[in-house]
Amino acid sequence: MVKTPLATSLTDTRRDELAARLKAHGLRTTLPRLMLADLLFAQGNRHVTAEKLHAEARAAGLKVSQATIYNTLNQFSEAGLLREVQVDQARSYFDTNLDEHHHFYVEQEGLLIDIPQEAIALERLPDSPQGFAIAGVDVVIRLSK
Amino acid sequence: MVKTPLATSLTDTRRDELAARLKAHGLRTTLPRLMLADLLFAQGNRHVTAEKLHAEARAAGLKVSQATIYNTLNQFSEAGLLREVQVDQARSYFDTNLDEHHHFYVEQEGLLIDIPQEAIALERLPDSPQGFAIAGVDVVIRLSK
DNA sequence: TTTATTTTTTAGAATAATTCTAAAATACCT
DNA sequence: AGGTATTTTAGAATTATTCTAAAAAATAAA
Repeated sequence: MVKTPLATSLTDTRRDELAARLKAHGLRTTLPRLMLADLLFAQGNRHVTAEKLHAEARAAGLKVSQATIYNTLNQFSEAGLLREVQVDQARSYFDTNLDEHHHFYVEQEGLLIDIPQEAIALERLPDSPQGFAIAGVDVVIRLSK
Repeated sequence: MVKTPLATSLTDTRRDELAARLKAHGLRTTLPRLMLADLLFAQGNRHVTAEKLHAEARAAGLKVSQATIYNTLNQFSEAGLLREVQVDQARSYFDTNLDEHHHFYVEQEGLLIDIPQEAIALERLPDSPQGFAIAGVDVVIRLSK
């Protein structure tokens, strides 16, 4: 009987690349992480919810549990491979674009679109309250039809 | 036996003011709505979560159910008496400040602070994608200690 | 005013996203 | 290969919020 591991859908170089990337961020190489990393990072910058990633994984033939999807998204975020975007209090979005940038958000469609940092000129910011430092500046431009 | 309705804690003028405000926004005058409106609008601009408002209401002696807190916050928002602010995907915040403005947010403390619109110079905005109109521009400056 | 009609409020169940638990599987180190 | 630490998993638990359908209150009609 021939063993056909799922990871076969990744070329050796691709697998090595991703494994190195995981290792560089302090994460062990596991099959679920490799496959999810491939889904997340293969297609340029993207935005996913846990639900969407889970559906993609299953569609790709990876039998991964919901808990693993959440664990992985959170670990990748903590490790700096992903960034969580706060645009909707009902759903978490994860962004593969790690550059400082902003977003268009179409609530009705759950659609997020990157805006490069330099496309918005934030000429003047207010002073932070005493004792606090700026951790980030997020601009969300909400769109409707 | 003397009847001591809770609404007694509101002066007649105050009650009339709030009732007029509710009516002007198409909302019936009910005791829960009057009392919650008083809590929300008595103290200048503020930011509340459902949980915080519920605690305040109970502390003020108003026995109001959780469902009514949620109903009221949502109705007030739809009616344009409140505005929902999206800073945390785990919790909904409601803002009594209806002017266009921005926010500081201290995640660790669940603290929201208004930034007047003119304190941030948004000199240049990107074009919206074809077929979409800008519904709002929200700037959130995330703070940490 | 009484009565009828509509809207609100309520307690508790239902829902939905996410996290937790503890056991089985896997990865890594020697 | 063998032993230990980390991951994955199914399913239960948690949390914020919404729903349900019945009782209460508000307005309208008589």
